[in-house]
This record gives sequence, structure tokens and C-alpha cells, in this order.
Amino acid sequence: MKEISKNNIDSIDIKGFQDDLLCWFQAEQRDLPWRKDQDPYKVWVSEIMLQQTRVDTVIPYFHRFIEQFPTIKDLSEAKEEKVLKAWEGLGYYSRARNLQAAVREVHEKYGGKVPDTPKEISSLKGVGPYTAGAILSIAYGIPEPAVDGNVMRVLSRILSIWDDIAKPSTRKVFEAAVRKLISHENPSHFNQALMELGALICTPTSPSCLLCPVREHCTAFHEGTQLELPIKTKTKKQRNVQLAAAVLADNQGRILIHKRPEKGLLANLWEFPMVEINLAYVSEKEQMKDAFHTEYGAKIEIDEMTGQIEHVFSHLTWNINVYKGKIISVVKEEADLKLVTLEEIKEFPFPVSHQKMFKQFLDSKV
DNA sequence: CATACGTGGAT
DNA sequence: TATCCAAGTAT
Repeated sequence: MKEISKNNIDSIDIKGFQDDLLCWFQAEQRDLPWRKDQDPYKVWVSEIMLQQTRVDTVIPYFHRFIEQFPTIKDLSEAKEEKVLKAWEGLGYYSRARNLQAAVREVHEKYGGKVPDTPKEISSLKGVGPYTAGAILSIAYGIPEPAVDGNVMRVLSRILSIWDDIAKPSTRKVFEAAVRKLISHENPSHFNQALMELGALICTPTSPSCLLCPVREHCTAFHEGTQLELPIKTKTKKQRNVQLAAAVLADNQGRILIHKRPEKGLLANLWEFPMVEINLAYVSEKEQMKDAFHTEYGAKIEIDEMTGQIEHVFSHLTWNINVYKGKIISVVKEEADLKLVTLEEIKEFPFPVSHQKMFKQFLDSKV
């Protein structure tokens, strides 16, 4: 059935395809803040923020980030905590830390100029095949593929490519296709147009084929297979973790916060102390007092539960029972543990789940 | 290669 | 409500 369709890369009218695509992009492209100029730094920041993240979500973050860190030098010299605070709520926080590390490398090793070769730019932390191609093409006009989810969806339909786009190896198939199709006159607009088409017209569930500028070049449109493509296998389901957290105050009303480890989930963000709960055990409050003593060296008193938080990540779910309590003593006063006032707490980067937790705590006081 | 890594919006 | 997702990368 599917074998009937050839991958039409060799029969497609490449020049006609490029012209139709580029003409459409020229007329219909969205007015986005990172399209104001081609500053490689701003292109870079936008591409990192846009990884697995919607345009509408990114826009306000991009404005604030560029205002706070306008240049490579500014970001290089910033405290990591400030960078994470600027990233707070965007998710995938290693992006922010990798971006700063890479920007520092560019500042020191390349005199502040973002490198313009595939080899050099790909060696930077957080810059993978997609981002390397995006920066090279958009900022420097170099004809490199920038294959993201949009491009795979669009080209799977146009060229009738039935490979499973969930498999990492499949990206290479699309990169090879882009190398044949890309406009050498305008690689920047070509790559952006492919993505823009995926975002505006060639959407996952209901593509607007009748509005598509390249439908006459599209195998799927001719064969009516646009709703079957791309092929993407299911991901497996995630696990649950039961947790208990506590917003703990000392006798001056200061709150105890904890800095998460530098690797792994929500690395280097701050949180309210939290412990995993073992179901078949003594009461939750007793379990918490024990665990808080072991983990944080804190002697505490747990008062009432102020709420519950369910937080769904891409790969797991946190179910958190949130308590309020008092600090009797903190033995382990180290760098990852701080007592802060309600005013100071605003300066620290928290995951969204803990922002919600803090709101519940404030509400419970009135 | 498969899995970890966040979040909020769409259907 | 459940599922999938949105301009991916590191390990």
C-alpha cells in the first residue's frame, strides 16, 4: 500500500517549490520579535527558547531575557541564578544553563562572535543539529538543514516519507532531503518558511491544504494521505511519585528553602523542602519529621496540610501533599539551604509546582 | 537507541 | 479527562 508512493525528491520541481514557498513566506510570515534583525545572539536565544516550546509562550520570555541580557557579554557576566530566574516557568532549565555556558565560551574563546561553522557551533553546549542549522542559516545565510518537528511533518507529506519520525535516525533522512531542496539564494527564509508552513498551514491534525502555497508539489495532497502522515509511534506512559512538602517558618517568619542538585530534574532551582513518601509506613507527618531530619538536618513541627499539588511532567507525575510547619532548629546550614523572608523569596527561581505551593501557603494565612 | 528533561495549550 | 503536543539536546 505505502510502497506505491515513491519519495519524490527526484521528481519534484525544486525551483518551483522554492519560489512558491519563499513567496508565501515573504507575504505571510508572522511578525515575531526575533525576526527584527539577524543578530546571531538573539537568533540563538530564540532558537533555544523555542525548543519544544510554543511561540506564544516564548514571546514574553524573549523580550524580558533580551532586555535583561542584551548581549553575549551581559549574559556571560550574569549570575546563573538571575538567568534561571529569567527562565522560570519556561521549563527544560538545562537549556538556560547550557546557553549561558556556551555564551561564556563564545565570549572567551571566540571574542564574543558566534562561530559560523557547523563544527564550531555544534560543539557548543545545548546546540544540537537543529539549532546549529537554524543559527547558521538564519543568522549567517549558510545553506544548512534545520530539521525540527515541523520540517519532518511538512516534508513527510510533500515527499511522502513514511519513516517513523519518533526514531532519532529518521532526522537524517529529512536532512538529506533539505540539502537537495534548500534555496542557496535564501537559506534563512527557506528553513523558516518550512517551519512557518508547519505552524500555520501544514498542522498536525487538520492541515489547511486548500490554503497551502505548495500543495501542487505535495505528494500527500495528490494522494489524499495528508492525515496519515507523518508516522509517529506512541511514547510510553509515565510513572507517579508521591511526595510531601512543607513550607516551614522560623520564629521570625523566615521560610526554609532548598536548592536542588546541579544535575537532573529541575537542576539548581530552589524548592520548599520535600520528601518522597513511602505508603506502607507510619503516619505521613511522622515520616516527614524523620525524613526532614535525615535529609536537611532540620528539627521541625508539622502543622496542618494546606493543600495538594498534582504536577505533570513529560515523563512523570508528582503528587505532593503540602503542609505548613515550624522550624525548631536547622543543623545543616549550608549553601543549598537558606532561611529567607517573604520578600527575599521572590528573587529565587522556583519550578511552577513550588510557585503554586507558595501561593497556597500565602492564601492559607488569610 | 531509549530515556530524561517542563510547561501550558489544543483537541 | 486523556492524550498529544511545541522551532530538541544530552547521555
